[in-house]
Amino acid sequence: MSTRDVDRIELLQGTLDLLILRTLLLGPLHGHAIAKSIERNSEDVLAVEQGSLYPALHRLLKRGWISSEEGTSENNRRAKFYRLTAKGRRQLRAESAKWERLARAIGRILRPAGEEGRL
Amino acid sequence: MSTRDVDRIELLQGTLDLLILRTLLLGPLHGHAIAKSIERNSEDVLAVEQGSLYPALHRLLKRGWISSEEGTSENNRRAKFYRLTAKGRRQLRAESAKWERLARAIGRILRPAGEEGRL
DNA sequence: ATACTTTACCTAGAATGTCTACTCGAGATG
DNA sequence: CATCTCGAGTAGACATTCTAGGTAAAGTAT
Repeated sequence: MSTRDVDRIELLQGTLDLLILRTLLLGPLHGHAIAKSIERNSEDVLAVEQGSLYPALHRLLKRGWISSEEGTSENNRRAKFYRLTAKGRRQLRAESAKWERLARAIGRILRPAGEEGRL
Repeated sequence: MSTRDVDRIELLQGTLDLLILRTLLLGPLHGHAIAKSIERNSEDVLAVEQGSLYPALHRLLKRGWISSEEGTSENNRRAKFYRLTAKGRRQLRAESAKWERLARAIGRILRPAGEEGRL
Protein backbone atom coordinates (compact mmCIF):
# COMPACT_ATOMS: atom_id res chain seq x y z
CA MET A 1 0.00 0.00 0.00
CA SER A 2 2.48 2.60 -1.15
CA THR A 3 1.32 6.18 -1.05
CA ARG A 4 1.57 6.63 -4.78
CA ASP A 5 -1.43 4.68 -6.03
CA VAL A 6 -3.55 7.62 -4.98
CA ASP A 7 -4.51 8.99 -8.35
CA ARG A 8 -3.53 6.40 -10.82
CA ILE A 9 -5.69 6.12 -13.87
CA GLU A 10 -7.43 3.03 -15.06
CA LEU A 11 -6.44 1.96 -18.53
CA LEU A 12 -8.59 2.55 -21.55
CA GLN A 13 -9.68 -0.60 -23.22
CA GLY A 14 -7.26 -1.57 -25.93
CA THR A 15 -4.27 0.38 -24.73
CA LEU A 16 -2.65 -2.36 -22.67
CA ASP A 17 -1.61 -4.47 -25.65
CA LEU A 18 0.09 -1.49 -27.16
CA LEU A 19 1.93 -0.67 -23.94
CA ILE A 20 3.14 -4.23 -23.51
CA LEU A 21 4.35 -4.52 -27.09
CA ARG A 22 6.15 -1.24 -26.85
CA THR A 23 7.78 -2.23 -23.58
CA LEU A 24 9.06 -5.46 -25.07
CA LEU A 25 10.64 -3.59 -27.96
CA LEU A 26 13.50 -2.76 -25.59
CA GLY A 27 14.13 -6.45 -24.90
CA PRO A 28 12.58 -9.54 -23.29
CA LEU A 29 11.06 -9.19 -19.85
CA HIS A 30 8.96 -11.33 -17.55
CA GLY A 31 5.40 -10.35 -16.73
CA HIS A 32 6.00 -8.71 -13.43
CA ALA A 33 8.81 -6.63 -14.87
CA ILE A 34 6.66 -5.52 -17.79
CA ALA A 35 4.06 -4.15 -15.42
CA LYS A 36 6.62 -2.34 -13.32
CA SER A 37 8.30 -0.93 -16.38
CA ILE A 38 5.05 0.52 -17.65
CA GLU A 39 4.28 2.02 -14.29
CA ARG A 40 7.71 3.55 -13.93
CA ASN A 41 7.93 4.87 -17.46
CA SER A 42 4.52 6.47 -17.18
CA GLU A 43 5.75 8.20 -14.05
CA ASP A 44 3.26 6.22 -12.01
CA VAL A 45 0.22 7.46 -13.82
CA LEU A 46 -0.62 4.06 -15.27
CA ALA A 47 -1.35 1.08 -13.04
CA VAL A 48 -1.15 -2.35 -14.58
CA GLU A 49 -3.24 -4.79 -12.56
CA GLN A 50 -2.28 -8.44 -12.55
CA GLY A 51 -5.80 -9.36 -13.54
CA SER A 52 -5.31 -7.34 -16.70
CA LEU A 53 -1.69 -8.16 -17.31
CA TYR A 54 -1.73 -11.93 -17.50
CA PRO A 55 -4.82 -12.25 -19.66
CA ALA A 56 -3.25 -9.69 -21.97
CA LEU A 57 0.03 -11.61 -22.19
CA HIS A 58 -1.81 -14.83 -23.01
CA ARG A 59 -3.82 -13.00 -25.60
CA LEU A 60 -0.70 -11.63 -27.27
CA LEU A 61 0.92 -15.05 -27.15
CA LYS A 62 -2.06 -16.67 -28.81
CA ARG A 63 -1.96 -14.09 -31.56
CA GLY A 64 1.70 -14.73 -32.15
CA TRP A 65 2.80 -11.21 -31.29
CA ILE A 66 5.05 -12.35 -28.49
CA SER A 67 6.79 -15.62 -27.54
CA SER A 68 7.60 -16.91 -24.08
CA GLU A 69 10.45 -18.77 -22.50
CA GLU A 70 11.00 -20.12 -18.99
CA GLY A 71 13.81 -18.55 -17.03
CA THR A 72 14.93 -17.12 -13.76
CA SER A 73 14.28 -13.58 -12.62
CA GLU A 74 16.74 -11.12 -11.12
CA ASN A 75 15.44 -12.27 -7.74
CA ASN A 76 16.15 -15.91 -8.44
CA ARG A 77 12.56 -16.87 -9.00
CA ARG A 78 11.02 -18.82 -11.83
CA ALA A 79 9.58 -16.49 -14.39
CA LYS A 80 8.35 -16.42 -17.99
CA PHE A 81 10.25 -14.12 -20.26
CA TYR A 82 8.32 -12.64 -23.14
CA ARG A 83 9.89 -11.56 -26.38
CA LEU A 84 8.47 -9.57 -29.27
CA THR A 85 8.09 -11.57 -32.49
CA ALA A 86 8.43 -10.19 -36.01
CA LYS A 87 4.66 -10.26 -36.25
CA GLY A 88 4.47 -8.44 -32.96
CA ARG A 89 6.79 -5.77 -34.24
CA ARG A 90 4.48 -5.19 -37.19
CA GLN A 91 1.50 -5.10 -34.87
CA LEU A 92 3.26 -2.58 -32.68
CA ARG A 93 3.82 -0.27 -35.62
CA ALA A 94 0.17 -0.55 -36.61
CA GLU A 95 -1.14 0.06 -33.13
CA SER A 96 1.22 2.94 -32.49
CA ALA A 97 0.05 4.65 -35.64
CA LYS A 98 -3.55 4.03 -34.71
CA TRP A 99 -3.04 5.49 -31.27
CA GLU A 100 -1.40 8.61 -32.66
CA ARG A 101 -4.24 9.08 -35.09
CA LEU A 102 -6.81 8.63 -32.38
CA ALA A 103 -5.07 10.89 -29.89
CA ARG A 104 -4.76 13.63 -32.49
CA ALA A 105 -8.41 13.26 -33.47
CA ILE A 106 -9.58 13.53 -29.89
CA GLY A 107 -7.23 16.44 -29.39
CA ARG A 108 -8.89 18.26 -32.26
CA ILE A 109 -12.23 17.87 -30.52
CA LEU A 110 -11.02 18.90 -27.10
CA ARG A 111 -9.08 21.85 -28.41
CA PRO A 112 -10.61 22.97 -31.70
CA ALA A 113 -8.56 25.35 -33.81
CA GLY A 114 -9.78 28.88 -33.34
CA GLU A 115 -11.10 28.47 -29.84
CA GLU A 116 -8.86 29.74 -27.11
CA GLY A 117 -8.91 30.46 -23.46
CA ARG A 118 -12.45 29.31 -22.92
CA LEU A 119 -13.67 26.91 -20.24
CA MET B 1 -21.87 4.17 -48.05
CA SER B 2 -19.63 7.11 -48.65
CA THR B 3 -16.03 6.40 -49.60
CA ARG B 4 -14.67 7.96 -46.44
CA ASP B 5 -15.48 5.31 -43.86
CA VAL B 6 -12.50 3.41 -45.16
CA ASP B 7 -10.10 3.88 -42.31
CA ARG B 8 -12.11 5.24 -39.49
CA ILE B 9 -11.05 4.18 -36.05
CA GLU B 10 -13.23 2.51 -33.48
CA LEU B 11 -13.53 4.43 -30.26
CA LEU B 12 -11.72 3.45 -27.11
CA GLN B 13 -14.00 2.62 -24.28
CA GLY B 14 -14.69 5.68 -22.19
CA THR B 15 -13.85 8.31 -24.75
CA LEU B 16 -17.32 8.81 -26.16
CA ASP B 17 -18.72 10.47 -23.05
CA LEU B 18 -15.90 12.95 -23.12
CA LEU B 19 -16.43 13.73 -26.80
CA ILE B 20 -20.15 14.25 -26.34
CA LEU B 21 -19.73 16.51 -23.34
CA ARG B 22 -17.12 18.56 -25.13
CA THR B 23 -19.31 18.89 -28.20
CA LEU B 24 -22.22 20.14 -26.12
CA LEU B 25 -20.06 22.81 -24.55
CA LEU B 26 -20.58 24.82 -27.73
CA GLY B 27 -24.34 24.69 -27.32
CA PRO B 28 -27.32 22.30 -27.35
CA LEU B 29 -27.59 19.79 -30.17
CA HIS B 30 -29.73 16.80 -31.00
CA GLY B 31 -28.21 13.33 -31.09
CA HIS B 32 -27.73 13.04 -34.79
CA ALA B 33 -26.02 16.41 -34.92
CA ILE B 34 -23.71 15.50 -32.05
CA ALA B 35 -22.47 12.47 -33.95
CA LYS B 36 -21.93 14.43 -37.13
CA SER B 37 -20.16 17.19 -35.28
CA ILE B 38 -17.72 14.76 -33.72
CA GLU B 39 -17.05 13.12 -37.05
CA ARG B 40 -16.50 16.42 -38.79
CA ASN B 41 -14.35 17.96 -36.11
CA SER B 42 -12.17 14.89 -35.95
CA GLU B 43 -11.67 15.23 -39.69
CA ASP B 44 -13.53 11.97 -40.21
CA VAL B 45 -11.19 9.88 -38.14
CA LEU B 46 -13.80 9.14 -35.50
CA ALA B 47 -17.01 7.36 -36.36
CA VAL B 48 -19.86 7.58 -33.88
CA GLU B 49 -22.20 4.63 -34.36
CA GLN B 50 -25.84 5.01 -33.44
CA GLY B 51 -25.59 1.93 -31.29
CA SER B 52 -22.98 3.70 -29.21
CA LEU B 53 -24.41 7.20 -29.38
CA TYR B 54 -27.87 6.69 -27.94
CA PRO B 55 -26.86 4.46 -25.05
CA ALA B 56 -24.21 7.04 -24.23
CA LEU B 57 -26.70 9.91 -24.28
CA HIS B 58 -29.06 8.03 -22.00
CA ARG B 59 -26.17 7.23 -19.71
CA LEU B 60 -25.17 10.89 -19.49
CA LEU B 61 -28.77 11.90 -18.90
CA LYS B 62 -29.13 9.44 -16.07
CA ARG B 63 -26.00 10.77 -14.45
CA GLY B 64 -27.29 14.30 -14.70
CA TRP B 65 -24.50 15.53 -16.93
CA ILE B 66 -26.85 16.58 -19.70
CA SER B 67 -30.54 17.45 -19.96
CA SER B 68 -32.87 16.90 -22.88
CA GLU B 69 -35.67 18.82 -24.48
CA GLU B 70 -38.00 17.99 -27.35
CA GLY B 71 -37.70 20.20 -30.37
CA THR B 72 -37.53 20.39 -34.13
CA SER B 73 -34.41 19.88 -36.15
CA GLU B 74 -33.05 21.99 -38.99
CA ASN B 75 -34.75 19.52 -41.34
CA ASN B 76 -38.12 19.95 -39.68
CA ARG B 77 -38.03 16.63 -37.87
CA ARG B 78 -38.75 15.86 -34.26
CA ALA B 79 -35.54 15.67 -32.31
CA LYS B 80 -34.23 15.70 -28.76
CA PHE B 81 -31.90 18.52 -27.97
CA TYR B 82 -29.30 17.85 -25.33
CA ARG B 83 -27.76 20.52 -23.16
CA LEU B 84 -24.79 20.41 -20.82
CA THR B 85 -25.71 20.83 -17.13
CA ALA B 86 -23.54 22.49 -14.50
CA LYS B 87 -22.68 19.04 -13.24
CA GLY B 88 -21.82 18.02 -16.77
CA ARG B 89 -19.50 20.96 -17.11
CA ARG B 90 -17.64 19.86 -14.01
CA GLN B 91 -17.52 16.32 -15.33
CA LEU B 92 -16.15 17.59 -18.62
CA ARG B 93 -13.33 19.38 -16.86
CA ALA B 94 -12.48 16.26 -14.87
CA GLU B 95 -12.56 13.98 -17.88
CA SER B 96 -10.57 16.34 -20.03
CA ALA B 97 -7.85 16.50 -17.42
CA LYS B 98 -7.88 12.75 -17.08
CA TRP B 99 -7.57 12.30 -20.81
CA GLU B 100 -4.63 14.68 -21.02
CA ARG B 101 -2.90 12.88 -18.20
CA LEU B 102 -3.48 9.53 -19.80
CA ALA B 103 -2.44 10.61 -23.27
CA ARG B 104 0.76 12.10 -21.92
CA ALA B 105 1.51 8.96 -19.90
CA ILE B 106 1.04 6.74 -22.92
CA GLY B 107 3.10 9.14 -24.97
CA ARG B 108 5.95 8.76 -22.51
CA ILE B 109 5.87 5.02 -23.04
CA LEU B 110 5.61 5.17 -26.80
CA ARG B 111 8.32 7.78 -27.11
CA PRO B 112 10.60 7.56 -24.09
CA ALA B 113 12.95 10.47 -23.56
CA GLY B 114 16.42 9.63 -24.84
CA GLU B 115 15.36 7.20 -27.53
CA GLU B 116 15.31 8.50 -31.04
CA GLY B 117 14.97 7.25 -34.55
CA ARG B 118 14.63 3.64 -33.57
CA LEU B 119 11.91 1.14 -34.52
C1' DA C 1 12.57 -25.03 12.32
C1' DT C 2 8.72 -21.67 11.79
C1' DA C 3 6.47 -17.78 10.37
C1' DC C 4 6.12 -14.08 7.45
C1' DT C 5 6.91 -11.29 3.38
C1' DT C 6 7.91 -10.73 -1.39
C1' DT C 7 8.05 -12.26 -6.05
C1' DA C 8 5.82 -14.19 -9.92
C1' DC C 9 2.09 -16.45 -12.03
C1' DC C 10 -2.67 -17.46 -12.57
C1' DT C 11 -8.06 -17.51 -12.88
C1' DA C 12 -13.19 -16.71 -12.40
C1' DG C 13 -16.65 -13.60 -12.69
C1' DA C 14 -18.41 -8.88 -12.69
C1' DA C 15 -18.57 -4.54 -14.85
C1' DT C 16 -18.26 -1.47 -18.57
C1' DG C 17 -18.90 0.39 -23.02
C1' DT C 18 -18.77 -0.22 -27.97
C1' DC C 19 -20.30 -2.62 -32.07
C1' DT C 20 -23.44 -5.00 -35.38
C1' DA C 21 -27.75 -5.31 -36.91
C1' DC C 22 -31.71 -4.49 -36.72
C1' DT C 23 -36.76 -1.58 -36.00
C1' DC C 24 -39.72 2.45 -36.31
C1' DG C 25 -42.06 6.88 -37.61
C1' DA C 26 -42.33 11.09 -40.05
C1' DG C 27 -41.03 14.53 -43.40
C1' DA C 28 -39.06 15.24 -48.02
C1' DT C 29 -38.75 13.94 -52.85
C1' DG C 30 -39.94 11.96 -57.21
C1' DC D 1 -47.80 6.37 -54.35
C1' DA D 2 -43.08 4.74 -53.47
C1' DT D 3 -38.79 5.77 -51.83
C1' DC D 4 -35.24 8.17 -49.37
C1' DT D 5 -33.39 10.47 -45.51
C1' DC D 6 -33.49 11.91 -40.81
C1' DG D 7 -33.66 10.97 -36.07
C1' DA D 8 -34.44 7.92 -32.27
C1' DG D 9 -34.20 3.61 -30.39
C1' DT D 10 -33.05 -1.53 -28.77
C1' DA D 11 -31.09 -6.35 -28.18
C1' DG D 12 -27.36 -9.10 -28.02
C1' DA D 13 -22.59 -10.08 -29.02
C1' DC D 14 -18.04 -8.89 -27.97
C1' DA D 15 -13.69 -7.36 -26.01
C1' DT D 16 -11.11 -5.83 -22.37
C1' DT D 17 -10.27 -4.38 -17.70
C1' DC D 18 -11.03 -4.87 -12.80
C1' DT D 19 -11.93 -7.06 -8.27
C1' DA D 20 -10.78 -10.52 -5.58
C1' DG D 21 -9.35 -14.22 -4.89
C1' DG D 22 -5.43 -18.38 -5.10
C1' DT D 23 -0.66 -21.02 -5.61
C1' DA D 24 4.32 -21.85 -5.09
C1' DA D 25 8.95 -20.80 -4.11
C1' DA D 26 12.63 -17.76 -2.32
C1' DG D 27 14.22 -14.61 1.08
C1' DT D 28 14.15 -12.86 5.94
C1' DA D 29 13.51 -12.87 10.79
C1' DT D 30 12.61 -15.15 15.06
